[in-house]
Amino acid sequence: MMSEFVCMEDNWDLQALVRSGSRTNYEDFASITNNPPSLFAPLSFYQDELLNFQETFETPTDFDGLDGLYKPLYPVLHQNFNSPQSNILGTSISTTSISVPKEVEERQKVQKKRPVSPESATCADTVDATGAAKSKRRKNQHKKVVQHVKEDGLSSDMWAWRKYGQKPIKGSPYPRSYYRCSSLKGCLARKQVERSRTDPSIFIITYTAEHSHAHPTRRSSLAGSTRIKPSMPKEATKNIEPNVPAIKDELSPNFDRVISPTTPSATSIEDELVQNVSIKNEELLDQGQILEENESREIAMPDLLFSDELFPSLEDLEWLLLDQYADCRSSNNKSTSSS
DNA sequence: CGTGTTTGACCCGCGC
DNA sequence: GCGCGGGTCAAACACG
Repeated sequence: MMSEFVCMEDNWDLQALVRSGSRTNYEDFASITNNPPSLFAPLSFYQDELLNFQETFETPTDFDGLDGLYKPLYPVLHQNFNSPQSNILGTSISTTSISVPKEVEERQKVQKKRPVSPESATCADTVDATGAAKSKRRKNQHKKVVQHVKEDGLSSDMWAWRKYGQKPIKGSPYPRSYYRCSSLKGCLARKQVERSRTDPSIFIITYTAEHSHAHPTRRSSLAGSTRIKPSMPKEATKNIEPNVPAIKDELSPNFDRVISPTTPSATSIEDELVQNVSIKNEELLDQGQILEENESREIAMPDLLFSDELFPSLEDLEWLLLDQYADCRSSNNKSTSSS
């Protein structure tokens, strides 16, 4: 019993999987056994991968890979992502859609010992007029989407998830972590992450229910903490090598931990977006293509990003990436033609 | 102060 | 009915 938990602690830290924004070296598989990368790869990761395109694809018209690049950005919203064998830059993601149409009789019993508060009522809970929740959360009827993701393909989605539980799974040395969408209060979306017991390099991500909102709207998150990196339990903290230079986490391909208390405050993917838009703006400013009235954009973007109305469309993101992809290709052509 | 993780306890479905 | 296993809750704590 005890050894099992110790084993889990030593093996991996699921929280690191779902945290957004930690900069990790996604090619460093050796360290992943102990340090799985973030499920939310920062945009820089995609940019890095874009840079690899010039080596990966023969022609500029090969956008299949680009398509694969975009897919992880909106896995739930876009059904295309559910197509089997989506390939993300060498990372095979097999997606299985499992419908669970099981009819469950509505339980009328009010929870006795721990009544469910209205705000904590889960996807399968119902709240009556008095505000008392009637739990029927077992045997979830919602559609399940199961993804088998290799460690380098854990950059699955850009939803904000909040961990609400972790359980050891019988027969598996690895625990299963439970996440709920934190983008919007009351969102029904759930997510389970566990490492495959047969192939530890594979992570099984199970999405349950659907988001009740169009896209991450994280105003509430922004309003408060900017904390991105996970908190570290005291026990785990003990094992962290002290005074590890922050840059080690950023650059070294063989750093000991992907996420550690010494990791600099990582930026969220949204922050990455903001940064990149800002960088883009600076470039355009250099070219005299942006008027002064747009200078406030950098400050305004965070709000815009998470606005229901003004969240940058996927097309915008697409253009951003396409832009950079085009830049990569053009620079590559120049270098190849000159050499 | 708001948001996040951790973790023990609780709840519930299911098989025996 | 009972026990097991999985899913969830919520208090405590961490963090910025």
